[in-house]
This record gives sequence, C-alpha cells and structure tokens, in this order.
Amino acid sequence: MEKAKRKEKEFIARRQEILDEAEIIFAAKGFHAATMAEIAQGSGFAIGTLYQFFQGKEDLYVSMVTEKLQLMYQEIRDAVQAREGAIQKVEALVKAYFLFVENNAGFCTFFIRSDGATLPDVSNALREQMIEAYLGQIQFIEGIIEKGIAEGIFPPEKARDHSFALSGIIRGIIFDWLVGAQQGSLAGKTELVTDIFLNGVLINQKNKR
Amino acid sequence: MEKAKRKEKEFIARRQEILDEAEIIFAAKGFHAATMAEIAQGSGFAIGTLYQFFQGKEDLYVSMVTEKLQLMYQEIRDAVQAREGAIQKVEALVKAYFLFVENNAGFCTFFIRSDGATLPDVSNALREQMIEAYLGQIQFIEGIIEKGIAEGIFPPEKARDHSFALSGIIRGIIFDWLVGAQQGSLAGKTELVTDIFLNGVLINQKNKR
DNA sequence: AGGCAAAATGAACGATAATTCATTTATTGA
DNA sequence: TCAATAAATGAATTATCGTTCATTTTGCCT
Repeated sequence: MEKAKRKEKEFIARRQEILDEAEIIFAAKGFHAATMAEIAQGSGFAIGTLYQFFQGKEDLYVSMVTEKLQLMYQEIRDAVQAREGAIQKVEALVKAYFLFVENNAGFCTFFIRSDGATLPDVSNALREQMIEAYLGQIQFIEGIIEKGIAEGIFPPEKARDHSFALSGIIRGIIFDWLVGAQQGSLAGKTELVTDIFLNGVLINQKNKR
Repeated sequence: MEKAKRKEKEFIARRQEILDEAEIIFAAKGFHAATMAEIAQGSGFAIGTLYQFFQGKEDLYVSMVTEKLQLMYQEIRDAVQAREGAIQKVEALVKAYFLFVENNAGFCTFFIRSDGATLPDVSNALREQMIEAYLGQIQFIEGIIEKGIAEGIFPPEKARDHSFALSGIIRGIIFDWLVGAQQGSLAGKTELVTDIFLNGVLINQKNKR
C-alpha cells in the first residue's frame, strides 16, 4: 500500500495546484471571463488534464469556492472554541474573520463582497450551498450569543437578529478594507467592531432613548 | 413640438418595459444565463428591437442596475432629508432602506446580497461604478454621523467606520429577510437596528469593559 | 390615397470557449 | 529491457448566443 498512498498524495498536490491557479484567475476575472485554457496554462498542465481532476469548469469553480470557504469557517470555529466567555468568543470571532481576510485578500475581494450568497450565475447548486454555509455560520454566531444570554449579559429572544447584525458589521468593515487601499491592519479593528456591537455608538448612557 | 414630445414619451415607456422585463430575467438567472431572446420575448419585442434602445446586452444590464440603484439611493436621501436630528435621520435611513427592499425584493435578492459592489463578471466599468455608488452612500451616512458628532452624541473620528458598521447591520438584517421567508415586516425591524447601532447589545452599562 | 421616413423584425452569421478523444508520453512491474 | 497500464496532451468538434442587417411593417404628412 506504499505506492497507492504516494499516488494519492501526488494527486492531491496536483489538484491543489490547479485550485490555487483557479483561485487567482477566477478572482481576477470572474467565472465566465476566466477560461480553462488560462487556468491550464497558469498551472502548467494541458487543458485536457484539468478534466482528469474536475468534471468541468463549473465543478472546478465550485470546488475552489467551497473548499476555501470551508477553510475559513474552520479557522473561525477553532479560534472561537479556544476562548471561554461569550465576550471573549465574540472578540475571537471578529479577529479570526479579519485575519483570514488579510491572508486571503484576493479570494475575499471577489467573494466576501458577495455576502456569502449570490453569484446568481454559475450554478444554482452553488448558490444554495453558499447560502446554506453562510446560514450555518450565522447559527454558529447564534450559539455564541446564546451563551451570552445564559451568562445574563445579552438580552434573550434576539439572538438571530443580533447574529446577522454582528456578521453585518464585520462584513461592512471588511468591505471598507478590501475596497480601500487594504492598508493598515484589519485585525487592528477588532476592538472597534466588538465595541460597536456590544456598546453601540452613543457616547454615554444619558442619550439612551 | 407636440409630436416630438409624444414620441419621446413613448420611447421612454417602451424602454422602461424592456428594463422591467430585463430586471425579472436578470434577477432570476443572472447576467450570463439570461438571453436577449428571453428578454425580447418577455417584453413583447423582437430581438432586434432591443438594439434600438440599448447598445447591447451589457448596456441593457448596466442601465437596469444603475437606474434602479439610483432610485433606491434617491428614496433614501429624500427620507433622511425630511428629518431633523441625527438620531431621527438614522432611523429614517434604516426605514427607507427596508421599505425599498420590501417593495423591490426581486431586484434586491440578486443585488443587495452582493454588497453593492462586485458582480465580478459582466463589466469592470459597472463594478467600479457600483462600488463608487456604494461609497457615495457611505459618505452620505458619514454626513449623518458627523451631524451627530456636532450634536455631541457620537464620538469624533470614527464616522467612517461607524458608517460601514451601520450599513453592515442594515444589510445583515436585509439578508436575513430576503433569504428567509420574506415574511413579517422588514420595516418593523427599524427600531431593532437603530437600537443595536446606538446602544449595542449589552443589557446594561455595568457590563461595559 | 400614396409616398416617404422611422421603427420593428428575426433569420443568418460569426466568434467564443467548453469539452472530447485519438494520440503521445510517462510509469510500473516482471 | 520491455510490455502493459496509466496519465497527459491539445487540436478538432460542437453548442451557444450576441449581434447584424436586409426586409417588412407602421406611422405620418401632403
């Protein structure tokens, strides 16, 4: 079984090379404008070879997006799980999001902007899958917030709305960073975001309505 | 000049019919999967006729998106301008956003989800234009917040971040509504959103860090 | 009415790029 | 070394629309 294992490893490695190139091309030009010829050229394989690894262009695209997304969600989950209290978990969530975006700006520039959902073209299956993945992430955030409710620091019955709100703030700040010069540390805005989410923007309590 | 005016009016009306059908088709299938034949069929014109009104498919798409967007931003501007204080303006902003989405769910389902920006395919010109339009909207929100700073209720130097945060919360809640059953009133969530933005989610001040 | 201009029509064209597959090249085991 | 098997190749095929434009229809004015 020594040989089969090495074969398998090589297969995975080549597949990943193709995926990496696909990410660059798709991110730069979008699904339709990107061609299989470019991706083949860029990854150093012949066009036909791509079809040994993926059923077609759509499969390649879907694989690239879903595998990258899964990576992101995994990183975030891990970071959050490593912390204890609800507030610490919120902080970890925001920071993990920001770090992933900083390290994957190319991918995120064309993807995060699309709210984890649409890409109305390409494939309905992918759209559904991405919406589902995003809603899964929302549920994960809900879990954090429900922990906060149990701790008595968050109000009950609003976990879902608050999850979308937090996710929205994070995405808003990410968008700013991606579209702007991508300069300065995005992770450095972690405290800003958690502050807005936890305390709002009013200067002091007397303004509370 | 009587005749020319009527001609002009008819031209605009026909053009709008095409745009309305284009909105439906593009929203349902995205730019590439939609065909000129479908749009012609749906709007009751021949394929060639579409080219009397638009230079081509891309022009039709860009026109549809930008004109609809402009409408949305106009509605929001008007609603905000009608109110006085910064907090009232924030409320008006959120509510106007929500009302537009409720009345244009089809358009928003495929567009708002994409964060006012990307659509990486189609045309670079459109992407730039849409990012610019979104940033214009952000600047408009910044204006509101700066008014709040002048009123002494918002902290200085964070207007831009807070604008993105508010926009993000709004989009987050909209996303929930669009992807969910689109049931219940979205406008009814206005207070929830302004509350989160102004006061955060912590139950009371003693939890402030 | 009847002729002129503007608008509408949709079949045919052309360009693009995904996919296929017959052929070539590399790898393996005896 | 040399079959035999697996993998890689890329030219040729094929399908799909966007666009064009010669023709028809409509509307307008005298």
